[in-house]
Amino acid sequence: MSDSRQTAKTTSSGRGQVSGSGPGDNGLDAIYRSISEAIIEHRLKPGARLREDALADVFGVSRTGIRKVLQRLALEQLVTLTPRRGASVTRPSVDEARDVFEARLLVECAMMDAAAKRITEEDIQELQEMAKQEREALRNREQRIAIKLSAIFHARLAEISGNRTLAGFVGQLASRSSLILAVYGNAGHLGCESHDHDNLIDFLAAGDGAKASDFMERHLKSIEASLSIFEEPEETPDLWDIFAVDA
Amino acid sequence: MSDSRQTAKTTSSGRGQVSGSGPGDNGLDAIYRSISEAIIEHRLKPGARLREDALADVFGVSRTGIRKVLQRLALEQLVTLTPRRGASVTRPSVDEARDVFEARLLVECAMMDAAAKRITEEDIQELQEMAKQEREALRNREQRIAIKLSAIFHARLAEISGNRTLAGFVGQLASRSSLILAVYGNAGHLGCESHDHDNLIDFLAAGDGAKASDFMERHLKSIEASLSIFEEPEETPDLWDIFAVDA
DNA sequence: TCGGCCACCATTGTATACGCTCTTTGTGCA
DNA sequence: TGCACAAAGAGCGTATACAATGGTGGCCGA
Repeated sequence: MSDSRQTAKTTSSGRGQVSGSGPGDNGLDAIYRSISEAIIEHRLKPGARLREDALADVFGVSRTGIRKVLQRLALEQLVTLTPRRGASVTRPSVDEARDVFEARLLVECAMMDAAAKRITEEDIQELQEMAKQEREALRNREQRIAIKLSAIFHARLAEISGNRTLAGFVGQLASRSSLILAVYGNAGHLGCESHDHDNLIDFLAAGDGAKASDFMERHLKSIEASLSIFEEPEETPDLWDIFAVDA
Repeated sequence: MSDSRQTAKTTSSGRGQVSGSGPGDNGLDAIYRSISEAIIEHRLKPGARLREDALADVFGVSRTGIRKVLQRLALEQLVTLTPRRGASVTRPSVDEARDVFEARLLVECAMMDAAAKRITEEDIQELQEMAKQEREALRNREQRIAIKLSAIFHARLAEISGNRTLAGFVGQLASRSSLILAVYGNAGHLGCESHDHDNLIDFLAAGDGAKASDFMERHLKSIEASLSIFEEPEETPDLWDIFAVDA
């Protein structure tokens, strides 16, 4: 209605550009990454509603494409699709949070052995570069960037092990972990300590999968332990949130 | 496939074919399950093309709904969506097959411990009933049904462990395994031996997670070993299939 | 004043129409 | 006879239009 023309061509705010009629779902993929990144970086917080019209307007496409992206995000559990209510950023439940970290503990630790065997010099350098960026982001108080980089780091680590199926699964778990951090994390205490990732790289570079696995276990457990996972009263949650938020 | 055309569009604008007012994706979910089941049962074989128009006609909905279902199936790796070529049942690659079984080995074995602790009397009876049905299907030479039941069995087993995230993952892996069986399996040698599942239930009923895990490991490895995993020439597969088809 | 009811509106669900790309087939030339 | 190019056809990608449903706000009655 209000979209006179597709003004998303040269928007200054958004960086993911959709060049009008992109062949295939190329343009849609950019939108997907854009929204996904926004969720992982906590620019879109759990519970935030995602109206199709608004997104269509922002990205300069019709609702059809937005629906496609939203469904993909819903299948990855990043957004929740309520039948006649629309889409919103998923607010992970306590059980969900526990399940995700349990799954990460199981899968990521077990993958360290293969990763230690298959890791190459290039991989090591790439991971070190990522860890460095993450440290810098932390130093600059850019927690959003740091969280995103941490998720990418874990996903990349999983890729090195050589199993694409498991790597994709870990990637999803890492993304969901970011949501869990947004809900149950304490401000000022980020999930991953940057030194942890550096240590992890060292163990892998030394080819010691067992130590890497042990360290990964402690790493993930420390993240989970830093969370405040408890059921909130849920009676009048919105009111409490409203008065407690604004941080 | 022989009994196609069950309800061929009673009316062009008919709205009663999806059991009345299907709000949300209720009707779509039925379509999803229908196609998914057909793939898992090998009624739709790997490589089979899934034209949107045809499916829309068969299920009495428009292409919009079919596209939604197809995308979900694509994200679960059951169908492959080629940009301008449409959808087809995924033909798992050799690497994919190895990855899937490696993932199953890792996850399913590790879940046995929790399953042994949490399993209830009702679960045991349900699993036994499923194993029984599977045996009967095998006895009746209904391999399609047996394969489907086997996949459901493994997925149900994963659910018992209490981790929904992992259970969902195992469910996907089991479905993909059915595809792998269709491509690399030897005729006459089904994936899961029915007695294996019975033994598994016994171990779990006895609360012995370690033995169950060991047995699951052997079980999965024997399935994988029974496959003929090697690259096929892939020159003119369709023609060969057509002439090799029963009728 | 509070609770229930009704109407309007906002938003999603579904269908249809149109354009584009890829495939296939037929024909001409080397 | 084999290959290359072109035209026709089929099928998918996207946008738009219509319909249905749930929420919101106001109104009326107790």
